[in-house]
Amino acid sequence: MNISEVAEHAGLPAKTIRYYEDIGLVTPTRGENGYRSFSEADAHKLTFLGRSRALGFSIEDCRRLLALWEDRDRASADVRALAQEHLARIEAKIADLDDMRATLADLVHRCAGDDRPDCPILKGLEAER
Amino acid sequence: MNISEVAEHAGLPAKTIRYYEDIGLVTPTRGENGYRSFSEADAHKLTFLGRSRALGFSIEDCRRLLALWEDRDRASADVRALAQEHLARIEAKIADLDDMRATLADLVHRCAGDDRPDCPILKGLEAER
DNA sequence: TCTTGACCTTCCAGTTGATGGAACCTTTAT
DNA sequence: ATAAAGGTTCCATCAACTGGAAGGTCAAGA
Repeated sequence: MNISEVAEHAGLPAKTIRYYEDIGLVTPTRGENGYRSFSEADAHKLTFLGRSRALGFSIEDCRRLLALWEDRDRASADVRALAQEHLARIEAKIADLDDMRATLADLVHRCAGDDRPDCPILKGLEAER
Repeated sequence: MNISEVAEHAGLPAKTIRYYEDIGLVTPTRGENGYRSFSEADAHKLTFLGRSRALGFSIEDCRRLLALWEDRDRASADVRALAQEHLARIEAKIADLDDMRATLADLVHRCAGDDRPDCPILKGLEAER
């Protein structure tokens, strides 16, 4: 399989796949012409990576997940621990964003949004409320 | 005011303040010794920047907010529009993260997390569910 | 056969918003 | 005199790509 085919298959840009090879996540063979040649297993792996990334796992997490995925003797506890940690990070991020959202929504709500210069948003940014 | 004093005042690391000068957000004067010298206005500006960044505004947004803040003839509508857009971006991001959270929480919930290799998380990452 | 266009390759730079560190200068206190 | 605590510049690094230039390869059509 050439790169654009596997890209289509895995739902990732070719450029990203080259990058993943660069950082050692996949290791396609090369044809005589120098083109990368992807196996079914490579395609499967890239799909796995794509999904993992879509769930917000970092590249390093993906590397670990991949290693676990390919280890037939893994303990599901190890996978779960990784996922749980990531889940906690996501929840923390959501909490942060929700604080921002609340503050911002309040400021926006209180701003008349007309042609006058008076603006509660700017005032809110100026000082602790 | 030297940099560490203004840093304390604004709640920003000195390094960040130097960076903000680099990208033209603040322009402190210089003393004879080459040290940066910050005015009260600079300190105020940096506090404003700190708060804006804490609410998730990008540096470019901050630049615009700062311009509006310093323009006595601004229309609050312009500020509001900026904030509203940012709010929308935050809400979109929260929605994305919440999707991840839900999927991830489900997978984690379904994984036994013991010493056996069978793992719904890895299965979930493998293919569309 | 020639050419056109679609692929493929590598390599370098840029993105965002800082942050870490090295090497060096200035001020302040002992 | 010296040492600690500040200040300075500059360069590199982080994540995870993405864009673009310059050029090689391949398949199809005139």
